Amino acid sequence: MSGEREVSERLSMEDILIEASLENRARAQGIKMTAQRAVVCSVLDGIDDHPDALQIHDKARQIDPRIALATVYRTMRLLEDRDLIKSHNFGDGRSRYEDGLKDEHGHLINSDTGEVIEFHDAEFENLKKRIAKRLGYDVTGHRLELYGKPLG
Amino acid sequence: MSGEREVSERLSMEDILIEASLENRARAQGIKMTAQRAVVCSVLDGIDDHPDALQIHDKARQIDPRIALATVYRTMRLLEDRDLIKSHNFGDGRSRYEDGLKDEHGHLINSDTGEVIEFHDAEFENLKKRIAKRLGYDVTGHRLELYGKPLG
DNA sequence: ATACCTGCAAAACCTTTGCACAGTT
DNA sequence: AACTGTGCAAAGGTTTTGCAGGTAT
Repeated sequence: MSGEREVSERLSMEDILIEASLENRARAQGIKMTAQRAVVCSVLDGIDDHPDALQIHDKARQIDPRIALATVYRTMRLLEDRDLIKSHNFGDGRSRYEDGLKDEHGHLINSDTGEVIEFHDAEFENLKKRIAKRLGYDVTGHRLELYGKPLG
Repeated sequence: MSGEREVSERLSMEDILIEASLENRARAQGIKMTAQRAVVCSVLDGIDDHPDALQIHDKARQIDPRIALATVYRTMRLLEDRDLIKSHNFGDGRSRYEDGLKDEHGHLINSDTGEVIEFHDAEFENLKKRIAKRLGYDVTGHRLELYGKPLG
């Protein structure tokens, strides 16, 4: 999704992890990196999208045809438990996954086509904290989807 | 959920429909009201919650034991197509339903307990329109979930 | 050797559908 | 009679799991 960036000695460990591949971030979290998991991670790194398990499996099999769908699901659960990816439900039956280190953002779904557009909004980031506080809570995350149709 | 309110002749047709039971609103939409559908509607009217299909089916069978789960699903789809109810996905596999005439609102989910708290926020209603417009869209709906933990 | 991971197939789970029958107009 | 709605059971789609074999430490 983003080009490689030279790692200078000025970067903190945290910076390095944020810039690192999903595979390396998973390693940094202590996840044992098997060949299959590395393939799944590389597939996720190569997609700037919201793929479902089947799409991930298909791409993974292009790299290593022996990977089982069950392994994809098991890996997704592992990564999600460590907050390395997030899973979404956009209304159809299946789960769709995306990188968990992206800034928190919203999704605008085109009701006509199903196309998903990501957006970020600072005002909303602020607002959600105020809403939660009003209700006596501390926000740990959000899920914001707008459904709409293209203007005239 | 709310007590009965006397219907004065000053209320418009729209007011009456908003105050009416789900069953009557469905009738007003031209849906043929069978015994089973009436039972399902009454169950939905009696719950101020976000039940899934199985919970609705259970309550419905307490009133009429012959109602099939398939009928519940078929009725939910019918009501959803007419925008009389809305369906949500809170992360587990199943769909959960709620009255569609409630003001659009958000859900705050307690990450510890799974408890769902509804909230309404005028500022957000405003903000979502501006966000969509910025992206070239007209909002037709939204889904807003905040996840959080109770304050200290 | 021990512990964990994987593939495969079967199971589990939620939801939809085919079909024959019942209910209504 | 035509039409629609229903119950039941079967099928569908997605995700999980049991188990036997594989891999790594």
